[in-house]
Amino acid sequence: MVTLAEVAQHAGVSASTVSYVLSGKRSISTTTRQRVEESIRKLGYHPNAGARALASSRSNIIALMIPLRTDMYVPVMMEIAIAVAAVARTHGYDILLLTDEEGPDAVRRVTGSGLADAMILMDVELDDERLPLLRGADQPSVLIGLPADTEGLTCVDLDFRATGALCVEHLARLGHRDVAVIGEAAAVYERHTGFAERTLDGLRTRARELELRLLHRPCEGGYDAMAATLARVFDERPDTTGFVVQNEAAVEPLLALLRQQGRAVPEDVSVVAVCPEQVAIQASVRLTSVAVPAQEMGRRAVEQLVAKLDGRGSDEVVLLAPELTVRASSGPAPVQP
Amino acid sequence: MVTLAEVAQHAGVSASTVSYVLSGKRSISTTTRQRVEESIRKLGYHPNAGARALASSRSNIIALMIPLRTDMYVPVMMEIAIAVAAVARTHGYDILLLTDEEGPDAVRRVTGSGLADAMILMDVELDDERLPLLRGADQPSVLIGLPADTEGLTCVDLDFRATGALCVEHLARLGHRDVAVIGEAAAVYERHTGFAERTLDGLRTRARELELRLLHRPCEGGYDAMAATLARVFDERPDTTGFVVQNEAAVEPLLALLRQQGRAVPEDVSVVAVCPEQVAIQASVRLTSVAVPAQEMGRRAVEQLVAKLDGRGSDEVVLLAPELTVRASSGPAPVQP
DNA sequence: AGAGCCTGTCGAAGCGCTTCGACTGCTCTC
DNA sequence: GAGAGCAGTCGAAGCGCTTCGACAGGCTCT
Repeated sequence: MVTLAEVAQHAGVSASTVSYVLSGKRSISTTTRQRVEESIRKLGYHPNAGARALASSRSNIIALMIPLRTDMYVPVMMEIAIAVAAVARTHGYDILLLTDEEGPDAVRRVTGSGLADAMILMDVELDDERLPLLRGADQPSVLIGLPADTEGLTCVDLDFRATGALCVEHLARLGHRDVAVIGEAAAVYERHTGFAERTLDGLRTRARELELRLLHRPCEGGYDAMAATLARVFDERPDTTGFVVQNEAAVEPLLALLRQQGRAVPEDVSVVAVCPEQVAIQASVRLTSVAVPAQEMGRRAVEQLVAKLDGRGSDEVVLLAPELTVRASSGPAPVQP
Repeated sequence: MVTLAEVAQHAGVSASTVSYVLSGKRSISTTTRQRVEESIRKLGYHPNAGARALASSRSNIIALMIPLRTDMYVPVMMEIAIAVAAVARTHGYDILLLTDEEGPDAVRRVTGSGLADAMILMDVELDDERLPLLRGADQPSVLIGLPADTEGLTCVDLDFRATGALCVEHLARLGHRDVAVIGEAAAVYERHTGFAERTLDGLRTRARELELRLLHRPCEGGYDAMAATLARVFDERPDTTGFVVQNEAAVEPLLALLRQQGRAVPEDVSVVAVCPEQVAIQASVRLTSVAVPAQEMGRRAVEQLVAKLDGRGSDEVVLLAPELTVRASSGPAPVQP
């Protein structure tokens, strides 16, 4: 291992000078800087992370806490995580991957040990038990997701309420009067994960305003569950012509079942999905959808955090505006007989 | 921040004693140990990670390098990553998440800076440019995936050659003579990602031995691509009754298209998939499949690495034996007219 | 022309921990 | 009953870096 001292000796300067070249915290003459940089390159010097962290009480690491559960909206999580890692690097930070297995203890451990300078939490529940710790911590943090009480917290999320409203508006404009919402699995609502409830709220509020009838059904993924759910929907509301789906695992089954039942999309029935772009595009019918902007969410989360670490920025809730892309799965409602 | 010294003072012992209580590297009397542990708890002490790393030249961090590309086999990657993180914690390690965006530089940076004690690399290509660095490094590493030359490396992977063979054997036993292989996107083969080629090799070798006709077609995911591929397959080999699919994004399109063409699964055509369990179970027909044991791979990778870090263990290639689960998508070949 | 100010550099003091050697009382052993 | 051996504890020396204060030399003022 090459050390600072060796670089200094090689360049004929003192250790502190090398340090200042590296950090830029004091002005250094061009000739000295070049000589030092040359030595660094020649010797293949990399500053020791531990020593740096100890001396500066900055680890340049951001902890990212992702849900252990691998059953749900996995691609979104993955996309966020990768975006976070990539963007963090451009700001000079590395990412420490934490699962929520340890629960709140992980927060204590990481803040307590100075392992990371800050945290990003994903999959935040409305009344998450980690929140009090974050509020009390001296380290900045950002949530991806929106808890019930955002006081003293910084959050980044898609505006799911607006997302719901947007879906309803689209279907209403096309003339649909009876709309069914195929939601996430019941477990997701029970955990009080904010996004599912907020979408529903947006859907309901706007439906009321536009005088649409709305029927909400949670749904596990897969064919069997979807078949059962669909049967109940048409049983209860035979005139349903519009669907809003917020459940990646239900999208394809829904399309297949509709087809199988002789209901053409979009001639007889319109489908609007809330899902990542890729799912919407790769489906058997190109789906009209509101995209979940995973990368954007990851990016914004990191940027908020870096701003805080730099002493800029403040607690703030960033809600990304949803965008609805019209594709092949939605069209004018059929004229009712 | 509470420090070791404060704990020592609170417990009425020297700092080194506290350190030894923590590390267990020297024997400590029960009464002293208890007093120290009590103080630690009361003060809420967490050892400073940086200081620890500096003094011991051990960070207790394992770097995990995952592919940036989010277009491919994402759930598998995610599952591995999460398993790695969880298992690493049980051994006292945290995970540093690296994307392959930095390429080989990331390896240099991490080894050079002592940020991590070891690395796990995913998505290894047959002739990966990071390999020479790993061979030369003084840090242990484990690959998930199998490069062409495994000399001096530790690798963990599913035995994809055996996987291919297993699929062919299953179809042969059922009496199928003409089998089509729907592979990953052409780009995957071009990158020379080992697993795709090895599966193909296993398929071909065993097919030759069992005198099956095999037709391999790479396929992008999605419906349009699958439709084109399928048309070409039946055009070229009208008697095809067996399919092996190694491409998550092609599974559902294939099933839908077969159905649409009036070919019943498994009565007319059998389908065997190589994919994660969940995909096989959630598909519109429950798929006979060889599971990609993502969690197991992650677990084994960490265990190999920890063994090396502890001075146990050696370079070794761990190939997990594939298991084929018969479900509803495969059955006896129809009698040829 | 001297006070006052930058600019560029250095030395030294830690940051909080691990670990080595040394020391103190013991208990064994022959 | 003297020597060996061991369990239990301590002090001090770093680990490699950042950062503070100091200072030399050159500049701009009045």
